[in-house]
Amino acid sequence: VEPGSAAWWQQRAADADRPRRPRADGLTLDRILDAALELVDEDGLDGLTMRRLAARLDCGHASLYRHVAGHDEVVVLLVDRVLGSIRFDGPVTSDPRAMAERALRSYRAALLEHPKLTPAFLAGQLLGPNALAGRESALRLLVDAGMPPALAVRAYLTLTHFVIASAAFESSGAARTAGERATMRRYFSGLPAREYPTLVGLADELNAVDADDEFELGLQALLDHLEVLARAAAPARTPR
Amino acid sequence: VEPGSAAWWQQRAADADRPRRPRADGLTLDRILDAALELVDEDGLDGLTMRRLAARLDCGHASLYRHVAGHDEVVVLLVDRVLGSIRFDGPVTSDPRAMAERALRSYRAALLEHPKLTPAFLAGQLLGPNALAGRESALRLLVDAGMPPALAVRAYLTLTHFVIASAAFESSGAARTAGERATMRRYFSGLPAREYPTLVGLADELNAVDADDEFELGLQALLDHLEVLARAAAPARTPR
DNA sequence: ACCTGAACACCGTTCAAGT
DNA sequence: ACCTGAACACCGTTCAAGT
Repeated sequence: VEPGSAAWWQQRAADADRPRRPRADGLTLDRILDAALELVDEDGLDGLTMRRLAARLDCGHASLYRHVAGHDEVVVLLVDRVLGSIRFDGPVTSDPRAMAERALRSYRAALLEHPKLTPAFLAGQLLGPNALAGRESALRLLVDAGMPPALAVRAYLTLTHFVIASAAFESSGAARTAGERATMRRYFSGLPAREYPTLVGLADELNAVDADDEFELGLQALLDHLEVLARAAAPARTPR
Repeated sequence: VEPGSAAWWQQRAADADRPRRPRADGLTLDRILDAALELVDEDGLDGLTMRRLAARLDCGHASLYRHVAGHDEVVVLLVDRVLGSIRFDGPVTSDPRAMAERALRSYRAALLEHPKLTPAFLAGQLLGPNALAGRESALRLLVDAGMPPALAVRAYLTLTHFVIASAAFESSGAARTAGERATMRRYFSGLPAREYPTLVGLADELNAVDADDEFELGLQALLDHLEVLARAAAPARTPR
């Protein structure tokens, strides 16, 4: 069974019900994941290695397999751990759009705290307990706001996919430092002008895009569109 | 220099101007990339290995390094090769939105022809010759349609990022076969109903979403929003 | 001058040998 | 019963030895 798949999570939940064997050493799944997240933050997903992880925890690398099935499982668990770190700030309001915006920005902030982990959010469906808790409350919000179930599901998936993708592009592609931006500008303005007249002319604009701006543009576009669809689906809704 | 970076492509373009040394063996960069793409299509990006690639080409794996700097370079070149395979179908019209839709659907189709390569499109900026050619013509289309340069750049990036992300989610996450969908439905409807009442209730809807539907929803949302922004930026535009 | 086998420094995972 | 060192089967990359 593939780590992260529905069948895998199901089996894992069943195993959790069985009594845990005590561990003699100080090694814990929590400690392993802490160290793994540090490793990813510092050196990226490629830097997350069972052997380097063991070195950081001062144990033989084979010992990790007592607590974890393998490398892929560590990544899957890291993803759900970060999903569990999402903290919704601000008060509960009766405006569903404002609450959705806040929730999605919290989601985005949690992802950007561990930028090098973002590719892992795209590798498979998110089916861990924290992912499910988020799905549950988000869908509840949308359904309670009067959205037909099918549209609520489409809205949830579209919006969360957008948040993840936006963070992934931002953290793995964007030129962030001033030096990187200067290199990029030089690259575009140095292209053969006969072949790429537009790119040469737009060299400045091509490096002036702000990731937050792009996120907000897409977010508002999707929310506007979904609101229109929601109104069309449930036109006769009286305000309370 | 990191393969795929601006500096790397720049240096590569300079090297191409220098006279090429003849190769005694039948090995070509083209043949290498053909085999590499086959390998990715069959076994995914993890299956693309310098050693397996060499085996497929009947040569020692060290010989590949005569034609290619390393593994990462192969992936970068594959991405630009797929970008070069985009074929725009249909006639040239004077309706910029219709042309944009056609171009973006062609982009999507090209990506979905090699679904297992899609994660590589998110790993860095796309700066190869075919990527630049697409950027050039897309930005030309938008600017010619009357978009202010800064907005044209934002529109281009937002739309292409959306196409890539959508394909990445579709090819690496979605349950595509009937069996997979059935497993997912069982997973959601089998969850503890006290904890996840909404997910259990929506188990059917959660597995009824179609990837093409989700793509069209997002595409129309973004195009609508960008059209509004474009009209606001250039209100006094007379039809010819 | 060109090509590449052998070597080096890694990696994930397993399992028999240790405690 | 639990833990883990050693072993196995890989991997990317380099370079000296071959032609």
